[in-house]
Amino acid sequence: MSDYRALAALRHRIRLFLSEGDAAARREGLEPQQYLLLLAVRGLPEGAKATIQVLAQRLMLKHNSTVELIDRLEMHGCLRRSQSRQDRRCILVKLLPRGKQLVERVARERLTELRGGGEALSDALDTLLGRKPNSQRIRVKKRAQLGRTKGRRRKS
Amino acid sequence: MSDYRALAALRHRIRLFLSEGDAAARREGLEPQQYLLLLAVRGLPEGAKATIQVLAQRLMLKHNSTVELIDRLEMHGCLRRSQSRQDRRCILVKLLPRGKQLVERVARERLTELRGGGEALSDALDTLLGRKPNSQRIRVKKRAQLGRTKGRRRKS
DNA sequence: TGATAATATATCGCATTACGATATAATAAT
DNA sequence: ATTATTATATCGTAATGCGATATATTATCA
Repeated sequence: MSDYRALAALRHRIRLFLSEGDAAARREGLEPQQYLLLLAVRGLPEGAKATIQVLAQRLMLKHNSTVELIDRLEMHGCLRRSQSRQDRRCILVKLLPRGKQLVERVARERLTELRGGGEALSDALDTLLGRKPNSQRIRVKKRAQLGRTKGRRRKS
Repeated sequence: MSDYRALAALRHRIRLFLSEGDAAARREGLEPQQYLLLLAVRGLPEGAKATIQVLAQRLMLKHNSTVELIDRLEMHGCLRRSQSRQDRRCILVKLLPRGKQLVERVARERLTELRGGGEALSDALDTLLGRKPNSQRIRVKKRAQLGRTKGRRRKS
């Protein structure tokens, strides 16, 4: 089958996955990118400082785009800037209660949705990469159907 | 570990993956979204008509955003509109040589890059989903963990 | 030390992107 | 024929993202 078709299908999956996240953010009144920036702050790796340039790198943005994103979030009362004392060039971004609440609300919503879209996306990727056509949840080969060792498909 | 951190790490991977694609498109003189629309046309599923609304659905966009995207691509000589004869409401989008060449060039570039970023992304997804951390292929054992979904980075 | 380079953030202008609201034309349904 | 639905288009507005440029702070080195 056409590589173009496979690439297009993968992009479709990715968009599907991302637009679910966008929708979740908007439902809580956050613009998609603003949610991502808040999430980047909230979920920063252990020990990392939330400077603008660290955030720019996490979001794969130019620093000035990040500055502007933070401008908007600050205006909306989601976070505040403060100057680092170790290096007075650096700005440290800190979530305000409002921002923290919003990002946590969206993230929680997102985590529950994740299973369906995430699995489909991962499979699409693996297919395109020529890995296991469907990276099965477990290696089933042997004792295939013994109850459900791990079949958590859906909560309900 | 914090779910927020895992979600943020996944987003970082996705952005990394996507921004490689954006960069490839720009290298050929295409805006990222314009590349995606061309790709959607080029890689449409068998038998599907390239109408605006089909494309909107593939790109997960509102129809009017798609109209505008196509406006720009038409201005740049990448494609042309034509009216369907079966249903004169529908617009059929057709790639012009220029558009076809551009999308194929980017896609080709992209396919070769895909392996590294794609695998890391797929693994990050699987990790977050609690699937196999690394969906093993034929040979297992080797690298148990190849995405550094955690672990230290950056020198502060 | 002073001059220069590198780093971190900010600002400006501009194009792209995306949306909601609304309009128009063609087809479908009643 | 009237009405509803579908497919595009247009308008106004906001968010996003970039390059170019500016400024302040820290680092380097001559």
